[in-house]
Amino acid sequence: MNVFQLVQDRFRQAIVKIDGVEQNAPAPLARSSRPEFGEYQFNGAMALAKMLKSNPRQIATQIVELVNLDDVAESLDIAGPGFINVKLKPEWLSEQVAASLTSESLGVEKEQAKTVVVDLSSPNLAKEMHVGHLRSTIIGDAVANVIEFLGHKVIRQNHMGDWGTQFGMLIAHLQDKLQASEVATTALSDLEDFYRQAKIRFDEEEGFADRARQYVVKLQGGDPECETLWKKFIDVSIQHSEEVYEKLNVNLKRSDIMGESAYNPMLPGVVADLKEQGIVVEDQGAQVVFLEELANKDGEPAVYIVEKSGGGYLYSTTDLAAMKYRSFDLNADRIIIFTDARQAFHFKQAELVGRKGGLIKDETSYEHGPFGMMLGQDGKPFKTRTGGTIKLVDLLDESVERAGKLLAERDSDLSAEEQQEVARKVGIGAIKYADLSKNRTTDYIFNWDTMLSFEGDTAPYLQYAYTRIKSIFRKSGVDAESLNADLKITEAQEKALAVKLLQFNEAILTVSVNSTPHVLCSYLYELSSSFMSFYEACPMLKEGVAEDVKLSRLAISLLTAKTLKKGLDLLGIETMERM
RNA sequence: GUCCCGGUAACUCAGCUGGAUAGAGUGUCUCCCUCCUAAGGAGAAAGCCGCAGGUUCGAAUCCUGCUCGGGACGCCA
Repeated sequence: MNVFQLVQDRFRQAIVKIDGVEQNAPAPLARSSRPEFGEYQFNGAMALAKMLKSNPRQIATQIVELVNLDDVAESLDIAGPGFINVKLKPEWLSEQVAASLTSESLGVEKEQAKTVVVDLSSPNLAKEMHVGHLRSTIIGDAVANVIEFLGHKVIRQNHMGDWGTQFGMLIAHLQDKLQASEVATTALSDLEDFYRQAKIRFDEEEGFADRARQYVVKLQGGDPECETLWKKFIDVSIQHSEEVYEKLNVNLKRSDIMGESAYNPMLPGVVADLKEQGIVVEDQGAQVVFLEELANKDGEPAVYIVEKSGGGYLYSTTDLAAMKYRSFDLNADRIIIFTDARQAFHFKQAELVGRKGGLIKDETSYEHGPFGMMLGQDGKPFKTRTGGTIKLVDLLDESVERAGKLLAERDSDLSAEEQQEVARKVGIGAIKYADLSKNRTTDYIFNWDTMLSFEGDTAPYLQYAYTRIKSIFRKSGVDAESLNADLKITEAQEKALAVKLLQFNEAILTVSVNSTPHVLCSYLYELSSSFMSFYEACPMLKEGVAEDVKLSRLAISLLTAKTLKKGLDLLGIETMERM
């Protein structure tokens, strides 16, 4: 049930009945800022009054008379300059909560299915995944999950960096290692180290650089030996990534990989195509597109290079090929690409070129979901003490270890194995939540203490809120599966919780439309605090609580637990029964 | 130089298409353990929303200028 939409639709139907109001007049509805203003407020009376040259409060009165919310609202009050405050009916809320409880999707309405391509993670296979890949991976995963949950067909595309000149030196180095009878997996057990070694040889060893460059050419020419080496290399590197995905609890499979190399065969065609259309021209030996749309004040257009003067292709060419493949071959209605904010200009250009050159269908939307950097406590890019990049695996392992220590400080009746499992879920969840709960577009400051805290807006708090409800059920002896209660909402906190529960749909929708998981995070946090307040005010298992009241409240608690679990699940954060 | 993103409480951050007294969390202070695991709850103090103009019934939100920080801007991705 999308309450917001329902109420808005009712208001929309009402205002068009007023003389002089157009069919598509805006119907500005908002969630109320304060409880005394009800749950929703309609703010359209002021604008309409102005348009109709009338008195806002008079228009508001007219709207209240016209709007049909009898089944949903218990009162509609006009306040201030002409706000219409909507107070929802407890009986109606009860019905909706009950319906959500029996609904597979917890009351979230499916949308008309579209095909959505989500480009996420996309690590460079020459090196190991580092903290810079965290955001693309988990934000992309969360958004993909949410869109999928709404009933769309999501195609994940892991645009891995498996191509480029650096692979020349890497496979040359690998060849020597293998000849020294090393096995690929051991030689490549530490990719960072391997890369460093290869780079040193490239810079210092006589003849190695030439050999590396030769290998690049051979590789591009399809030389079988080089290709075998290259495949070996990326295979091991992909395995590294898969370990990270596994640890991260991210839904990415081998079949989601569509690396840069996969687009190689399409690149000449893309350029030739654009050239034929006269979009691409030669300039300083390179094949470029001039974009007048992005010209500066002196009229100098922006330049987008699709082929180097030497004749090689670039990431810009690959991105165009990917765009075409996704729009035409994968039939995407929507393409969302999660990369860091520095590439915003590049994708803006890419879209312009693609649209001009017909590399994307008009009806396919092309969205770049930029995100900021992870910063250290000092506000500078997050690095090791010595200034090196932090491996993602190390970061995750450290988090689990820290979580384990914090958990060990508390009393627990869990076994050692269970505790370890909890530590894993808490540690990983904390890192993910700390990231996902922040606005995607800005940089954020990484802090172990605040993200692993069991207090405040953190994953551990949400996970704990979930286990609390599970614990209540264990204590109650009521079986959640067979719970069939008559819902009755009486207390203010009960009503607030019910409303919050029904707003799950709104939160999910916002995440889907704007690709902003933090909206779901704050929703879940608000839901948890709503539940805590409800729990304080509305006893269930206390002596003297009537059976029907107890069951009704347990039912609301059950939906809370289910919603929390589902929400966290969509964010890629695991829950547990006890902690 | 041009363009993009940001500047909100001591700290970390929300604030959706302009709406009522700008909200959370942390930290500080006060109170509450005979329903779950106090890993909790209730409350208080805390803000020239970077600055200055403008638009209007109404601006943190829109427009302009400035300022500070980050980033991008032809053969890296």
